[in-house]
Amino acid sequence: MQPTDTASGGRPRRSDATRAAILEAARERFASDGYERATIRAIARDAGIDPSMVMRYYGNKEGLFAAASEFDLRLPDLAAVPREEAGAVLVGHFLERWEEDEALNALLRVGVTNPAGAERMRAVFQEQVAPAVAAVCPDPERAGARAALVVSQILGMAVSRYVLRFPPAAGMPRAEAVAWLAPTVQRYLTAESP
Amino acid sequence: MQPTDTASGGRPRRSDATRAAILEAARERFASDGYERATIRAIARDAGIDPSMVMRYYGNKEGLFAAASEFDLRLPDLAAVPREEAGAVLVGHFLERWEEDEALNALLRVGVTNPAGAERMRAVFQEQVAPAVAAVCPDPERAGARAALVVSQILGMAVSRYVLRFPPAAGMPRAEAVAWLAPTVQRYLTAESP
DNA sequence: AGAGGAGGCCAACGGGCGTTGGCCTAGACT
DNA sequence: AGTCTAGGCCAACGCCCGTTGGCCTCCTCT
Repeated sequence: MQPTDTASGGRPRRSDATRAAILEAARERFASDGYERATIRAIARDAGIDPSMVMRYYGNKEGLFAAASEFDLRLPDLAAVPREEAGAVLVGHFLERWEEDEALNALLRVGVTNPAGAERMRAVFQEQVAPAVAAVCPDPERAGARAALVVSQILGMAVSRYVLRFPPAAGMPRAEAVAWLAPTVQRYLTAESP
Repeated sequence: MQPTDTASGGRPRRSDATRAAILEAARERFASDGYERATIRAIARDAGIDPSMVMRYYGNKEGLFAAASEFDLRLPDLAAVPREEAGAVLVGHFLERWEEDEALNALLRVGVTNPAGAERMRAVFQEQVAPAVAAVCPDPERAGARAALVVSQILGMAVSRYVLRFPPAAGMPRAEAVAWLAPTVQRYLTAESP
């Protein structure tokens, strides 16, 4: 039996470079093409290896996607920043993260088309975003709704800017986007009522 | 040569019912599956006809999508409503529209995955949303940016609610969503600066 | 009543896909 | 130095896709 999991603790394998190359190529393809059009054959070609290697290391296409879309938003601890800056910090962090990590775009593209992708996005929302938001919102029982509102604004900007590329959104300097979105997110985080 | 265009002025053809059935099935499939996974074979099966009929009437898959995603947002004339209610009216209209017309979901799903879909969304943005926004915004030269901001919030809520189905967003009563989003959109429409 | 064309189905093609299994090779361990 | 196994490639299978061309049938117009 071949070990296929991602070496937690084991000593380095000779194939680690190949595994990494596959993962990198997969992230790029999933990000730019979405799940269905990103073919294993193309990913293997990008990584310079045979398609069957992908199967050997990641089982099947779904397993490859699961591995490629595993990532950490690295959300800041909002309780540690001045309360009135939480919105700006959060928006700035998200946009920066989106521009540096194409896995985010991959997840977004796949989440919209593929049930498994959507499920993973829901998991990220629940495990990473909701807790981060709960740390600053005044009413814990409404933290979920607040997190959803925050995500709706940030996700919408990401879609407009990085996926659909509406000219005014894609061309807007990041600082300007942050300046417009920050008060919105701030309100969703902390306002007593709409 | 067969006429394939959509009967502008010509008298009704015997095949109009079939054409309509194809279009309806296509909208449903594109909306729920996205471009790649919505197969012509499945659409034809839904419509109760042979796949080759789809080709005859719409040329190819891309032509079918173009026909299926042709639609009108029917945006209200924002100049006709009290200035301070423009945000609420716009948000309410969009969410209502989204729930009644699956073509919107189809366009969104396809736009995220498929270049042609993205191009069509940009066209809808430019031809329908931007002018509607320009009617109320104070500075015509920044109307494009304002429209992009408005769309980012509305699109984000649509994605969260109808596509990814984040529980707090999907379960939120429409009135509550409108109440939270309206001030945001109002600000994007009319505020002098962030 | 006859002709012609529109509406429809069937069968097939070529291609790309995910996936499998067998075989070779070279590095690591004893 | 010899063995063994992990790493890699090649070829193929079966499936489903978009698309095509031929053929039949029934409505409609003269």
